[in-house]
Amino acid sequence: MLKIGELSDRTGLSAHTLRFYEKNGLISASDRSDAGYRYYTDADVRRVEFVKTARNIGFSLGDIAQLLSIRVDKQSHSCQDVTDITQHKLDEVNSKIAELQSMQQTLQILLDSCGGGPENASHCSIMEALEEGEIRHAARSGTL
Amino acid sequence: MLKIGELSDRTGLSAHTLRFYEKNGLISASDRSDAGYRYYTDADVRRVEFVKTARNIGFSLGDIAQLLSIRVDKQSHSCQDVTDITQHKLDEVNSKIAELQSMQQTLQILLDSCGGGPENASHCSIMEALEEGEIRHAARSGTL
DNA sequence: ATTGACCTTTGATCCAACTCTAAGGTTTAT
DNA sequence: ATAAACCTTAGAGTTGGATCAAAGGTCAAT
Repeated sequence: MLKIGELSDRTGLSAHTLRFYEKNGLISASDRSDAGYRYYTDADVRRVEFVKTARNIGFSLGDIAQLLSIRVDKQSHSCQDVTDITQHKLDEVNSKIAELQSMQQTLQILLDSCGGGPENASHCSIMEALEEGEIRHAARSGTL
Repeated sequence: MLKIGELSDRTGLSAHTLRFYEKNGLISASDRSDAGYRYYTDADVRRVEFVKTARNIGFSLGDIAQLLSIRVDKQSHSCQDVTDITQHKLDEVNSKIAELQSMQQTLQILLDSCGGGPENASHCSIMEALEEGEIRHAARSGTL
């Protein structure tokens, strides 16, 4: 049985983060000492590693909660339940990429239009473009 | 002279947002009525449009503050000051894209590995991949 | 028995860019 | 004169994923 610090060492997630995940229902300790210390089993470690893997792929904590609920009862869920979550995330990623590529193009066009030399910015074509507002606008929805 | 609601109509930014931008030093009203109502000139409108254009491209409010300080005194700034900001933003966008493309690949591989049929998830290859953790991990730094 | 490393909890803070609320004052049209 | 529509402010709330602080309890080794 591992204490939280040991689990932290094993998984590379801070004790803070482990408690945070517990508060959000992603993980829990199999046991507690009389003093309230969390004790974790190997199964708990595997669950944390699962969370970590999913997080690294880019799943949100909400997605991961869903995946975990499938994990604990695979019999009651179909492959499609899993692919639905995955596909939804892929759609999100793809639309974010599209948005960023639109920004990328705009920025590249601006850069190409201006040499970026040491002359003063009075006639800087980037400033002029911003001033005129005639710029193919990016999608504007998420955060960079 | 426009009141804030009229400026809001002209620009499509809410009065809330305009006050928020003012609080953050991006814009200001050229005048105030005795009662404190904000009054905006055409120059103010142009400044707001500048902010809006820059925002649509994807610049952060901090970036925009810098661009505005160049805008009000173009003589004292070089084209390079402008391209530096733009290039920096492009670098951010590019690294974000790379990160998302890594997620995209991983998700696509997972989807390709699993038909997503109605059979139960006991042997779902996506779940197995998450379980084993042997997944080329995405860059993990920003938010999706 | 004391030191130092560990653990507990609740709740606050951070980031960005808004978005909204509460409680009230002003302007304009009828 | 009164109602509708506007305006003001300070401050709180939103999202997601942590991250930290305060104030204290526990454990292992010396």
